[in-house]
Amino acid sequence: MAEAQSAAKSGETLLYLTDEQLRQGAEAMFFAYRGFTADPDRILTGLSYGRAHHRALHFIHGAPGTTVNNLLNILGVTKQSLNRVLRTLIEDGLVESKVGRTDKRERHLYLTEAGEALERELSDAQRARMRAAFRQAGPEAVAGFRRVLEAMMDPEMRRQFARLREGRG
Amino acid sequence: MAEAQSAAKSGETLLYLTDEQLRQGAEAMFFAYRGFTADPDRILTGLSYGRAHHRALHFIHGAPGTTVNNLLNILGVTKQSLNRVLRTLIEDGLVESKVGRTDKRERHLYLTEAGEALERELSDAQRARMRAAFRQAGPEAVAGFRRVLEAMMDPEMRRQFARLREGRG
DNA sequence: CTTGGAATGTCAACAAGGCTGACGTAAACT
DNA sequence: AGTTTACGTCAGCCTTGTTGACATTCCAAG
Repeated sequence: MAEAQSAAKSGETLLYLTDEQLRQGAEAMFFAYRGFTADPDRILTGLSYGRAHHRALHFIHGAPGTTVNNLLNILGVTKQSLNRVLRTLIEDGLVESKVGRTDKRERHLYLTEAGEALERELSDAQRARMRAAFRQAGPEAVAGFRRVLEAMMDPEMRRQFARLREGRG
Repeated sequence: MAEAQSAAKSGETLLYLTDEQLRQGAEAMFFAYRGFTADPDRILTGLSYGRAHHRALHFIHGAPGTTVNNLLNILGVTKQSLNRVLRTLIEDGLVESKVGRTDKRERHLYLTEAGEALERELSDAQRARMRAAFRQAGPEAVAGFRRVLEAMMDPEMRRQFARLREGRG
């Protein structure tokens, strides 16, 4: 049985993908994701924070003034789940929540100085590893990496991703 | 603007990586991993199983007869955590645990017929998405994807990964 | 041969962080 | 005025990670 073949974009790009190749891809994804989160996780343990806090800080940093609802869509969790995390961050003075001017139902979220500091610490740790990996693999590999990751997202998430990318140039 | 330039593999590999590029890489990783696990997760909800069960089934399938300790090293969790998952799988007749012949302390793990069936179902779902992503991105992108992921792993995990790959050809 | 430690695996209890459901409040919309 | 939207919160559940205590088995030193 011819398992996987396609003519891709141009011409006859036949692409045979064995189950074994796909298994290896899946395992690579698993191990790499562990590495990807390992450094910030290490920093967070002992601060009574977890990966969920990192994610919130990351996306608030990237889109200051975003609303709770917006963050919910990006993170793909329930508001109860997000709220627990957000509450502790606000209590600890890392995140500020401002009532919306035009729509007073909305809360706009911003990082405080302390929040920015922690976000930077976490992201720096994560970026150091990514930078090393990108350098080691080379620019063409990085382009391929990005292409595959985008193709692997849910379409909805791909739109979110594109929107975030545009929003920051 | 030439953001990332290099002389590729040989020679002067100059590679400028802005923080913004690295942020995008991190976000791509986050969204893609969600997509990567979405399909098997959907199957598992309602079966009182979770992602941890999938991982156990996956690696037992790939290395039949492996010991609990071995699995521990691959999965990177505590033995207590793994044991809970393993116990339910054994109770439900998906995994068989045989006392070691030479060393009776060890338990060798095998998938039963039912275990193989569920593993196949989960992996098929995951592979379908990966296959689509790989096809869409093209073979060169896939090669780059693999290179970056390997570079992103902890060295210890990279060794594990290589060992698994060899073990299956 | 015995004994003490190391290795392997099991049981119990707890915490983080997902989830659903229900409810309340304030603001906006129609 | 009534409905919908955005947000917060309480209560309770599940999965899956953690540490601590314990049983069994093996092995090596005395």
